[in-house]
Amino acid sequence: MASKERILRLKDETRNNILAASIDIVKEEGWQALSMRKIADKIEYTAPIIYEYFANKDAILNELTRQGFVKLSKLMEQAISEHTDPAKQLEAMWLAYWDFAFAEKELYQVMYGVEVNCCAMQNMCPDIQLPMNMLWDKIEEIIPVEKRTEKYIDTKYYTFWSVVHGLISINMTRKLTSDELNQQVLKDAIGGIINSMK
Amino acid sequence: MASKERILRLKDETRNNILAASIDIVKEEGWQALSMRKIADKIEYTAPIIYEYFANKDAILNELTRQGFVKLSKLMEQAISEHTDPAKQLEAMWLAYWDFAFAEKELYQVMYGVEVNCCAMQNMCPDIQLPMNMLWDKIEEIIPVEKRTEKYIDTKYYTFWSVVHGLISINMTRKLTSDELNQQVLKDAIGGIINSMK
DNA sequence: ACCTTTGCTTAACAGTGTTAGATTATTTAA
DNA sequence: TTAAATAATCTAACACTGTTAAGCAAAGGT
Repeated sequence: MASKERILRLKDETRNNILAASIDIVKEEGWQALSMRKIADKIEYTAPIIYEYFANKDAILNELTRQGFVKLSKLMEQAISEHTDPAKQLEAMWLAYWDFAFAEKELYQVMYGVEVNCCAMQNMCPDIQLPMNMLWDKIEEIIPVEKRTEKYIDTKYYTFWSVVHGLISINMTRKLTSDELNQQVLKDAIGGIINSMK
Repeated sequence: MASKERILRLKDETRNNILAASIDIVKEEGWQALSMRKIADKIEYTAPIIYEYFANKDAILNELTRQGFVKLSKLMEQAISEHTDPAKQLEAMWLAYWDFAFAEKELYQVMYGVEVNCCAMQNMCPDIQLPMNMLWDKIEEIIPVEKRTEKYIDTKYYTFWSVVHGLISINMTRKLTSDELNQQVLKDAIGGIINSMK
């Protein structure tokens, strides 16, 4: 009778081992290098037994994704508990979100579909910096001379870029926002930042 | 003599064919399905000849990325030319950026490392919506009752999320922003949006 | 006519996710 | 204790992947 439970506990343990081995590999070599056989090696089994615990490789990623969201929500609860003012709470929640993204970088990547492929971006041809330079210059042009420091321009530049790119990626990975809502967010944000510069 | 040029023109043509076949495949089946053999099939060659034109698969992606940035910068130049007021120009540039992202979705994905893997996100367990629901609720709490419509909450919610997630992905894909600049952008943006709600 | 270069293909290697079949070990029943 | 049944695990294979080496066949130059 009790041996049944022990066996179930063992099964649960190897299931966890599979997940732990997976993030280990990803932390060492990146998502691209994660393979069923490498996972099997790490848990000292052969590849096919993984399919007794997960339907396929995607199911492993899905479970890691799920655990990531659970972790994140716990960190947010903690952030709430450390303040009483709702505005402060909200700020702390977003900062917790930010910290989580870098503390659990690999989880964040799979949760929100952030690739890190383009490694040779820096030393590539200057074409790839063209659009961003154009934006930077135009922002510089708008900012009144008395405020026009490099740091200030950088701040505005990244604020613009973040909100636009963020909204785009959210739209591309999940498809739930309506067109009008997108336009609302976009115009509001852009207009808001432009006004804040004057 | 002239035949040399014809041959060079032909080589250039197949090079372009490789790139065109690649985006064709990606548009039909997604980045994940792009393979050297499929490209070869489409241009009616065998896989190894692709290596006469590109060092490897990554080189193809890099070239598509480069072309994407060139395309984007041209659209931005056009956006500039359609206005005279610098603020209007900047707004038009960001809107061009936005339009480009969806008109050339596949290019944008490879340019900025946006994955679309997580297909079964919607019908997955509710855990993945937990953190976002917490944020939504807290935002609702802060907004004064007279403004508190669902549309308004949604707008603020997505503005927050966009700017934070956008800044995170920018940091993860290119690593050039400093910590202080990140904190500056983050605190400014969050504070700004919170103030705009009151 | 021969030699060299070019264009292209076939074959192969090592790796990937995944499945079927065989093998071994463990539990259950008589 | 032995026999049957069940569970746990592995080997082998399939159809792919990116990439490279060897070979063939046609074209160009001398």
